[in-house]
Amino acid sequence: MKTVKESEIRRQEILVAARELFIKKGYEQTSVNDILKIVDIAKGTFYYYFASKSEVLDAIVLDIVEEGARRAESILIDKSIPLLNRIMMAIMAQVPEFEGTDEIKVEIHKVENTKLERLYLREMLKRMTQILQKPITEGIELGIFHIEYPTESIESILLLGHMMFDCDVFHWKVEDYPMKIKAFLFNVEKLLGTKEGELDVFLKMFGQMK
Amino acid sequence: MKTVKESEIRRQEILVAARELFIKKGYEQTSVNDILKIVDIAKGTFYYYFASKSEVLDAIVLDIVEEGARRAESILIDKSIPLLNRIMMAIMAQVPEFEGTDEIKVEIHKVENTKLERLYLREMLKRMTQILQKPITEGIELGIFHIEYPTESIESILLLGHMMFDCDVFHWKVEDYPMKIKAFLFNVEKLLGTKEGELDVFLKMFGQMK
DNA sequence: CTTTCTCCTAGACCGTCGGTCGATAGGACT
DNA sequence: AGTCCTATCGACCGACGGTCTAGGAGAAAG
Repeated sequence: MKTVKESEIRRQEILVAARELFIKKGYEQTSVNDILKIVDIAKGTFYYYFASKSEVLDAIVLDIVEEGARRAESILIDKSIPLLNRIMMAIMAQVPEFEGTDEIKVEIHKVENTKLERLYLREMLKRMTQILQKPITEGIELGIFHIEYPTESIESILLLGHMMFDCDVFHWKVEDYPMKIKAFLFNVEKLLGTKEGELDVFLKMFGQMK
Repeated sequence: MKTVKESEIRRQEILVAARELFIKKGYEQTSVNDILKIVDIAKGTFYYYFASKSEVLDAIVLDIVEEGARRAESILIDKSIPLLNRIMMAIMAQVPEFEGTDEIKVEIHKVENTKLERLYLREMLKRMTQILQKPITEGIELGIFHIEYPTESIESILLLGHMMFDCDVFHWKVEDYPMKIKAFLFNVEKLLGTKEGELDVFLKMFGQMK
């Protein structure tokens, strides 16, 4: 039987289903047929909306990055919070640990989902480096940060945060996390050139997440 | 027709061919048939030696990591070189830019080779963190480094080095490299807590590579 | 109400993939 | 010459990503 839906709705249905599957099972492990089963459409319909499986992945990655970017921007706008706090919160708002439904939290970085993660990382770095440019420059002017290469420092911090807390690239044990978070904040202080201990406030914020 | 070879030789033939293909074309883009064609064996023979395609990948990754580890260890042993230099050279010896044939140099990080890279990164970090543990501790005792979390600093430096110079995750333009290298060394200084400008010596060493 | 036209849907079909398996050739040893 | 084991072969399998064409739904025109 044939059911007709408005174009944009169908597209979104496919994206939603694919996103859940890609995150839960991994991109390579998800077949187009898996997606078809959930959305309840035929293969022709899928390929009417997307030229390939990887085009769906690209669209999803851009969505995820854009959601993070919007979160970051709305945090950075709020002048009632100290600049340093705003910047750190914007960075932390990129870590999927904090967002999304509970099930996805656990699964997103466990699986061999390297393709999704790499694409995400690339786009996220590009977008967030651009967003953080202005506030960091502001922080330098205010004398909060003491760095010579602001862009590269941002890149490094974003990269470290992602690789350590999203990717599980180090295979850390749960009991090691508190120390790893301390070490991370210590290193971020060095990379930003803040006063020592300036980021200690964020220890408990991180503590809550895991 | 059937040609019989000694077991270990056949295994190595497969590994060599697969390694070149995986690096040149990417893991996913290389089919088992591609490997068979080069080694000139039948599929059954391939699966007689390896249980799966990904088992070949694992073996190759371990090989590459072990080669890097051996390079690092032989550098670290040489007491005639100052400790800081030895450590930096050991880290740099992990960057594939420096090793391998010229063609591979260019291709290794270009392609969508996320699976190989992720596995490599994981194993390299594990192995190199362990190798660098002792020299870094020594450096702290000598007062060259001033850090509270040595293990995590090493992890961060190795990670940054790999992601920036191996993975091309930032899509840097060639003309940006000199500045990126400066910024990287600046940040490594911060992460190690050395005296400022202590790593300037390495600018030209890096400069040669790209 | 009927015709027409376009947008969307369906699913059979294709080539390729990673992986399996039974048959058998090669060489060493009796 | 016969036995045995190991290494080799390639036909075969199901599943995959992707193609193609036939045709149904629904709005617009008569």
